[in-house]
Amino acid sequence: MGTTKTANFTEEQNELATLAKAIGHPARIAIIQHLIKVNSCICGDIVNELPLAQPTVSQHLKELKNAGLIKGNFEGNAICYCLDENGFSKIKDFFQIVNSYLENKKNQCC
Amino acid sequence: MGTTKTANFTEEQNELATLAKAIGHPARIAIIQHLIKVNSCICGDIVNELPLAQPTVSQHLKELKNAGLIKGNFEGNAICYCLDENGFSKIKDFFQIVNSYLENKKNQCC
DNA sequence: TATTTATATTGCAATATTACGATATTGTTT
DNA sequence: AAACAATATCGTAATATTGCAATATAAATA
Repeated sequence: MGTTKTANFTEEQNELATLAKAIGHPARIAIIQHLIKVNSCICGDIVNELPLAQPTVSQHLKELKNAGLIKGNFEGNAICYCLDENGFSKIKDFFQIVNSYLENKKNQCC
Repeated sequence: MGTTKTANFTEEQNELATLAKAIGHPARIAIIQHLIKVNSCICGDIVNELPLAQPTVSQHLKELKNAGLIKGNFEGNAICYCLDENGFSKIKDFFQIVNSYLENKKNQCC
């Protein structure tokens, strides 16, 4: 079908999946890495940095914004985008649980 | 197009994106959570646990396995699946960089 | 060896994602 | 106000993903 059966999963599962999915594209990884690297944020900058056309970059920025992974506000006639701790803090907890499980797990069957 | 332009991104960016994408589905989040919860792993168990048909679960397991997030080997006539630290350790570093950036960032423009 | 049990694969329909050209919008500058 | 610059939206083509019924495979057991 192509349609994820979100209704049959918990809200937490859907939320985590949405966040991970939003991160799951090389262009969006590159955007996140670039925002960290330059420690500031003007969109035109990002368009020049990525090997994609401006509308495509704009679309990726929108997806990151919808997921709560970046936020942006007008700064003159450019837009200032930067990382949004909201989204990242939600997924952070999930990975902490996974990692502490993997560190402590001794009785592995595999 | 629907085709990600992987050739134009770094190997690291593509690898991180692949991992995040594999995690980015509620069924696959549920599988990971379940493996942690029961601290062991038989696939039939997972099929019963998820609101999806057996072939669909099998497909999701395959995707997690391809990404290096779970591993499985035969255990009698069932298969023993469990978390694979390989995949998780790769994405762990990425989130650590993001989180330490977000914690230290003071001069925010947003 | 026939049957059962557990899991994988195939094939396909429905929907989602990616990418970009063309165009619209919004704010700035002259 | 007109022109410009930066970004968003629309429309659309190509491809990917999701889900499942049907079927195949592989190991265990009767």
